Amino acid sequence: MTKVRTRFAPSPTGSLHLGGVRTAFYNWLFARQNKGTFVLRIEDTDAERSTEESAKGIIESMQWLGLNWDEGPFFQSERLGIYFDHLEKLRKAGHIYPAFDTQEELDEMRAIAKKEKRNPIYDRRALKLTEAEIKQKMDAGEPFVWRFKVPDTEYTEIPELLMGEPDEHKIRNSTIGDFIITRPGTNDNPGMPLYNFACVIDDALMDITHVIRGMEHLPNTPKQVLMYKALGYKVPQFIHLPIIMKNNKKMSKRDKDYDPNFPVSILERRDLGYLPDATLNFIALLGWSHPESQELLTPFEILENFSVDRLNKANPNFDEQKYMFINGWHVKNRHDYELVETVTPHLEKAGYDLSAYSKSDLEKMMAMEKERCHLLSQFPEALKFFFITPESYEEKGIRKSFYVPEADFILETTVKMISALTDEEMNRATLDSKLAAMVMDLGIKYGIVGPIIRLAITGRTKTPGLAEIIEVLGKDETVKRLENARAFIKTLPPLPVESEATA
RNA sequence: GUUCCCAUCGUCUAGUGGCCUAGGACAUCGGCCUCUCACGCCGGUAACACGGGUUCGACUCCCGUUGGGAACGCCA
Repeated sequence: MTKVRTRFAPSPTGSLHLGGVRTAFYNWLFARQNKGTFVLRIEDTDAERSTEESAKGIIESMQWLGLNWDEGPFFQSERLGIYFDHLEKLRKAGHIYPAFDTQEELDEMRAIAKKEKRNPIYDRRALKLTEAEIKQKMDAGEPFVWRFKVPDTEYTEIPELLMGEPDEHKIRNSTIGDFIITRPGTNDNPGMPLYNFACVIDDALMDITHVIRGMEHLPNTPKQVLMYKALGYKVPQFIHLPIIMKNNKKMSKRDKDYDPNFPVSILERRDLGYLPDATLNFIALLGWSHPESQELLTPFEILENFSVDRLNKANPNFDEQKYMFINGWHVKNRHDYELVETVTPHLEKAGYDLSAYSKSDLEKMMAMEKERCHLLSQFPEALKFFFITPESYEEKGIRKSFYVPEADFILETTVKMISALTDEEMNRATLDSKLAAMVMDLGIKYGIVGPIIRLAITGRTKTPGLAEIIEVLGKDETVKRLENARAFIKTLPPLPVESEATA
């Protein structure tokens, strides 16, 4: 049994998007699981659209996701000699022929085909050219492309593992048409190889055993199989994955209702605070399911359980809410110290000064908020009150808590209690019991006291627990804020009558 | 239009002829927990596209209809 070899072969014409991540991940999984080899190849034969920046972005994305490759990255632009050698081989064997048709002529042919409700396949007019005619045109420097002569055998069989009939997929050759394998060029200045050509040569030469890619490539596959055969190479197994949709449409950044809050670019997702493990977890579930129906998985658990026969054939829809939920789960299950590292850039980006807090303080903040934040980018807002002393208070909270007649007295009592604490007592557990005892003494319900203190020290009505906050905030800052709030309450105008009326 | 692919709750899915009165997850709606929020826990609503076969028996197999998707590039 030959060793499994898979590859991910993106074109560097933009950022790696979520659909590409799925393809890359499945290839990676399949290789890793079979103790095989995973190859990264950059398909940059389209000089017009390919950019170095995109290639870098793709590599960065793969690294960020942890999808490590064993060979590559190979760049097709550096392998042109190989393709031209193969072109020569095909030419000598009579598998290809030059075509001098202009773009306009081809457009016209397609228009006619459409009008006649036919599949627009090439009519082989260039095949009628005599040797002499061809030579004359070539010598004159007329640009031409190379077309592959599709054999007249009735069917081409695709070894497809997922789609269609089990293990077999037949396409009628009459529906294929002689496809172009190079861009236009002349004898002196040959045209660049095209996808269906370069891809086959590379997959063959790189000994790829399983080609796992999106369904949109299924119609290319018979052409490629024909190419393998013409070249005398072994045809690999194909696995065509269903296309990831969004609102039942192909997910794309060219989409009309594309929402920048939900980017398709994986690097943009990263900047928004999505975690690589969560991304892989969510993406894996788009078309694959765990044998025991578990859904919250680490990459390792996915690897342990992945199998091609649990792949789904129908196009899945990309569900942002589930992605967010899964991300939240992964955030929640990260160690606080890891979170400090990944969240710190987000806090700095928000302009916060972290110097007032120790590493352990920051870890405590993570512990406080990680069950609330589904995205890393939500931490700055959630943690804002630790870095910025509140200058105003939530309107709703003021009405509900600061207008309580005992509010000032409660805050005063709290100030006294906190001030009397030793440094050793400034910990969560002690603060908890001290607060409870104070509430008991006050004889007022915690449900009233708590919100008043909360609002005073954070300016908000919804936060983590009071003891945790005070512990991290420290004695001085807490007291300062409590006094601020007392001063604020004194400036409060009498409760407007209308608020009663509107209630 | 042509060729190809697909079809279970709103969404992702389990299901490979009897275990299905169709299971789980997200979302949603109730409730519990609680100093708030969140987390967590408990519970509810919600699906086999339709029509024919095959079979003792069909969500599962076959055919058709309908619906959805992809490709039809001198892009990949």
